[in-house]
Amino acid sequence: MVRSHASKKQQIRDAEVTQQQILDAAEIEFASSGLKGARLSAIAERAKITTAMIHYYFENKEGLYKAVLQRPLDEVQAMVGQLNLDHLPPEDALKQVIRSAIASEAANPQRQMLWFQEACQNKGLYFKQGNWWELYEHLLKILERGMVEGCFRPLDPILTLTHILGVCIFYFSVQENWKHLTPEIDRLSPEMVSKHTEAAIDFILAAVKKTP
Amino acid sequence: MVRSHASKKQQIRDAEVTQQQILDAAEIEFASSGLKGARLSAIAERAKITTAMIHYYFENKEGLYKAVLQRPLDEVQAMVGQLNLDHLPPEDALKQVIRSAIASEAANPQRQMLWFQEACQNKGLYFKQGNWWELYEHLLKILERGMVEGCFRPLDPILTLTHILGVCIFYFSVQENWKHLTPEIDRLSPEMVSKHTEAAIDFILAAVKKTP
DNA sequence: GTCTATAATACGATAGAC
DNA sequence: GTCTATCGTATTATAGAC
Repeated sequence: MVRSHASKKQQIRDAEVTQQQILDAAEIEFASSGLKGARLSAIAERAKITTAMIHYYFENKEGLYKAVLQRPLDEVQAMVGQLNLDHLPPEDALKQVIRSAIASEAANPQRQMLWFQEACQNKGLYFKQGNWWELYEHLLKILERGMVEGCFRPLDPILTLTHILGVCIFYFSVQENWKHLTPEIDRLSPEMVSKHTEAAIDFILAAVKKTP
Repeated sequence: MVRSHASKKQQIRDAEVTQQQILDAAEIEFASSGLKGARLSAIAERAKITTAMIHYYFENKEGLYKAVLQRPLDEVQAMVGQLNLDHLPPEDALKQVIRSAIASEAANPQRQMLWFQEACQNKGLYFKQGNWWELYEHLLKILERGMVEGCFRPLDPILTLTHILGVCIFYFSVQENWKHLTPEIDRLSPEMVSKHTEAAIDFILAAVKKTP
């Protein structure tokens, strides 16, 4: 990673660093405004470069958008791979999924907005192109395994997976609106996220566990 | 409601009808694209009027946006008022809330997107101005009453309300993305919505009911 | 690899005829 | 009450200097 000396006016030249700065800034802008609403000028300003650099690295707005969507998918897949969910009892695997999902949302609250924007504005066109199927199947299998082994009660796996992720993620979706209902609660503070995590585990496990 | 005769070129003149057409079209456009991403030209085209009419009735883009956000709030409040939730046992009241929330989302799938856009793009600025507190309190009271009466187990009411609505609504939020994972499932079809409703009631009640 | 300057278009908003 | 025509600015994208 070689970088030339900085001139008086120009930034330090480092293609990789510049690209990351652009991607970071773009993720925030696309998450809040979506593909149509995003402004390249806003991204450039945040990344401390010019709009010309965006076109140099990513050709155009849409190219940048696609690149932004790719990163979260890669990271989620890497994380799930490390969890070794298949070697845990279904109940423990489910708890891990809940913890990871919430921790991931808390660490990057803008990412779920990114996917919602992709859903609303773009009808999931680029979501479709990412390889989410593998992850989706992986999570379904935990539920199915739990039902077979008898620790979970009989449930529709697809609906139940939706409901479980709803419990974990909806909390973050509504935070920007609901914070005005209860200004004294900071839903993104570590304490509140921790309470949400424990309450979510409690709620979901009670919902799916077979009662003796 | 008087309407003059239609000229060759112009629309039938009826202020109320025109305003509703604009509001309907704007709701769809703002839901999918948010305040920044929405295009007045797209709204005008869908409403079959010109952008000049939008300015005539709503002054500017922001005025139209505020008017669009007001309508769902009014409707939700009217619906909840009719349910008479306070006179039902907590468990039945909760079931009614679940049914109504899901039915309402299913009837207007774009409305939750509207609030989501308000959250991410506008940081809930106009959400704040609507009177949502009353509804929020109303729902919290159902949970608190259920705990006092002993049919629900001890829970954090605020978190639990978030989790409950997450189960109901997340289903619709992800539909535009997840439909690409399971193209054979139409999540907005009456059959699937009905399955979702029953599964959600089952899931939530199991999560909150006190086990004897 | 980064910038400045600028072209080309898109968009919100207004004026004025009907 | 509705439209057409148009103004001013914002925005994407490109050309070319360094």
